[in-house]
Amino acid sequence: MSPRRSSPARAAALERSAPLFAALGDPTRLRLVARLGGEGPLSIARLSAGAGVTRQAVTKHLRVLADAGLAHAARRGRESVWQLDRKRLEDARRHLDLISQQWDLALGRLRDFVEE
Amino acid sequence: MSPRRSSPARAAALERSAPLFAALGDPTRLRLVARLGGEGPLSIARLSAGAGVTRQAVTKHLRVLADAGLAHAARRGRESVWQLDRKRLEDARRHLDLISQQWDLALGRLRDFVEE
DNA sequence: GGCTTGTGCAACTTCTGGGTTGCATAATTC
DNA sequence: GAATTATGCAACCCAGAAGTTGCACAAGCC
Repeated sequence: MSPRRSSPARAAALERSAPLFAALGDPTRLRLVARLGGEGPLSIARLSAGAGVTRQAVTKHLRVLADAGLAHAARRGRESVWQLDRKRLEDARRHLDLISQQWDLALGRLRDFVEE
Repeated sequence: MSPRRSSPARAAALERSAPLFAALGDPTRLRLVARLGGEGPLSIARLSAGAGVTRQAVTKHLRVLADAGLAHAARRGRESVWQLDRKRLEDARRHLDLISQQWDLALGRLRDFVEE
């Protein structure tokens, strides 16, 4: 095995995280994430109260977040309580880190090349 | 002023970062970002070679990245060379950090409440 | 000057995402 | 058991995103 993973492998891993960023890329959804992050687990009804959209819209958004692995629900009586999955959030963060790091390296190589 | 910024201010700041995540939320675009991150500044022609789509499609995507503040171009002769803007990448990362942190706090409060 | 290469602009198609309304149904509460 | 509350499901609308093709044009190369 190579100490530096080959680009294709990394590229594939990165591309797979696109849905994750897409899930975070909607204002309404980001607001839901922020509320879940700030207030803890909440039911759909309570989440809908604050949002400026219909309950069904909220439900759809939650579904998207769930598909991206960012949140999940637990049925409690007649209500379904949603909460965040921190792990995926950190995954996303790590991806951004990776790009930033590579970017530094690339600029370094570029500078070396120019100065040569 | 309050030591802990009020939620509305934070919420607004977070919501403003939605376009940023949206820009990263497309596989083709994420691939462009990865390539720019890994190989350094590249012209549209070179970027189009690797991508599985038309040059015009690539141009559009680059435009989106630029609008999100994630990249910018510099004209060099007849070609326009694109490169990443690391600052915005870190902004995005910081937002994710913030949510994660709040989430920890929220879970802590919840635990305290239950154990009480 | 003539050919090739690298971009920009514009019109057009297609498909998906965000949102809604309407109706059905399971849990609670009184 | 009747009224209320919390959700799920399905059909539908509409705007915008992703991609394409076609044409014009500037910059380099011979």
